[in-house]
Amino acid sequence: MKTFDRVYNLVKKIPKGKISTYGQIGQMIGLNPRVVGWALNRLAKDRKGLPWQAPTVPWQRVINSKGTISTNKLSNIPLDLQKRLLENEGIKFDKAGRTDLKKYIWKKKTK
DNA sequence: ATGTTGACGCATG
DNA sequence: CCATGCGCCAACA
Repeated sequence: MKTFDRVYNLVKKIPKGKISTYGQIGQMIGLNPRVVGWALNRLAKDRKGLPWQAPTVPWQRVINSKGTISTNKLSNIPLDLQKRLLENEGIKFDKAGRTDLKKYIWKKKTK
C-alpha cells in the first residue's frame, strides 16, 4: 500500500458537502500535512486529460487549516476551480475566499 | 546515500 | 492581517 493510496482512500470517504484539511487528513493516517499535499498534487499530475469535473478522488474537499483554497497559486490547476467545485456541493465562501471550517468540517465516524 | 521540493501548520514579531 | 522561519517526511533526481 503506497502512501498516496492511503491518502486517496481516506479522501474518498469525505462526504459531499463536507470538507477536511491537510492537517486533519495527515493526523488521521499518521502523515505530515505536507505529504498529504504532495499526494494530492501527484493526483493532479497523473490526471492526464481526465476532466476536472469528475475527479476520481474528491480532492477539492481538502483545504488548508485557515479555511482557504490552496490551489490558486498553482499553475497546473485552473484558477478558482476548487472553489467552484465546492460551491457546487453547497459550500459557501465569504468575500475573502474563506469558508467556515467549523460548519463544514468532516468528522470521521468513530467506528 | 544525499539534497531538494512542496495542495502544510504553527509559532513569532 | 502580513511576513518569516522552521519542522515535517515521501518521492524524486
